Amino acid sequence: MDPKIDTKKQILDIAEDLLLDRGYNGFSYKDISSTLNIKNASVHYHFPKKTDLGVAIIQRATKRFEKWASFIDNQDMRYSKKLDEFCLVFKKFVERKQQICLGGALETDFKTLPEEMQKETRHFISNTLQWLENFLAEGKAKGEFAFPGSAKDQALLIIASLQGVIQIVRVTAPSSFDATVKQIKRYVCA
Amino acid sequence: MDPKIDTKKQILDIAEDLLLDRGYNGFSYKDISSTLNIKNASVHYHFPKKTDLGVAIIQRATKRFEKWASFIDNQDMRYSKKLDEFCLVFKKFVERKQQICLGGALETDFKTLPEEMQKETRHFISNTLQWLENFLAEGKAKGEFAFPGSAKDQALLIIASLQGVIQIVRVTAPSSFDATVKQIKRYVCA
DNA sequence: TTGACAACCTACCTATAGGTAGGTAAAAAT
DNA sequence: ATTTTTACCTACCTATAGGTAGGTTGTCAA
Repeated sequence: MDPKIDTKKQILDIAEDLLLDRGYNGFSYKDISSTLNIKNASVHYHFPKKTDLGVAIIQRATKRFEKWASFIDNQDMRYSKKLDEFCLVFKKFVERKQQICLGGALETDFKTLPEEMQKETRHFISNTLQWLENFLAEGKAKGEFAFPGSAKDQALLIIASLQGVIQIVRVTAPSSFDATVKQIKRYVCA
Repeated sequence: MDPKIDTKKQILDIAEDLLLDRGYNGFSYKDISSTLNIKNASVHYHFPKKTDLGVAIIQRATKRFEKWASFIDNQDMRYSKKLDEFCLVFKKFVERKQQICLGGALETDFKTLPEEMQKETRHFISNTLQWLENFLAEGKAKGEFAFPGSAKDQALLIIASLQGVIQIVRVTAPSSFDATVKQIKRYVCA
């Protein structure tokens, strides 16, 4: 068809979209192929097994977050503003048809996931948690944050609440998200 | 077989267990029937459609929570201790083979759920949120709690973080749960 | 003692999921 | 110019999910 369409990337995009929308067990190769107007076998050509597709989604997201993190790390910006940026990553899921975050989707389906996907999931989560922990510790050291307890515990609380509220939004209202961010910031910012 | 075994209740128990373990799209009638050593059609006898089963699980959980709440409301106990009890409800999921909470499981699969289940889910969640909001407001009025912002926002933050951390525990460690509860209590208790 | 009903059963059925084998047409490499 | 490779395709396949029709058996009430 069209000369330079990267089908593989499009498959990944659609699959990721479906994953965040319906969970790993809530979509099929057919959902992908019909959206792209190609055949089921073509999807299998790019990603032989669903596991391959799942692993690719997580690995891409891991890289994307690393890029995002190193960009933010190098910005000259108040820590409070950077925290806003972090929350914005989650808010974008809400805005984009009330999706949930990748971590939450994968953890919920965790016990049904193939081992390779479980491994990538652990990596993705610990990566994110570690970044936030370091970030919070730095902010506290510089006097811009003033939370009690360890940076590790605080990172956990923040990610857990963002991940949780993004899911709750589906049954309440999108405004719940902002309410939770507001509440988090009250506790964290000096 | 045995004279007074309530098969219907056993089906509900197993289905709820599977739901919290693998999500609504992660289990089938076969998982239930094989566990109980009965035939697939027998499960359909008690719950004609999977939707009926799903609705029954949520309705039972809603009643269970209402019973729990009215019991706690009538206890002569410090608010801080009552909050512990609330967190304990969630902790039990972690202890019982790292399951997630019903709300989280349903919200994650929300877009794939039949409308009747979506309705029951909304009811279940708003019920829980409302109770916690009232409870927090009372505790604050009595001077036992001292959080900033509205009781509503605080209720949301607490439920979101418990729901979130219960999921995160699957890829980190059960101790994450206690760390988050500790952090929450630091913020809420006077 | 009979008939109604409850709680199972056997024996199907259709749709979908995930996946494979092998063919084709165009583009890129040799 | 011809071979290889890439990116698709058609045409299957097996297993499972969810569900239905209708039969059997045991219990209980009239």
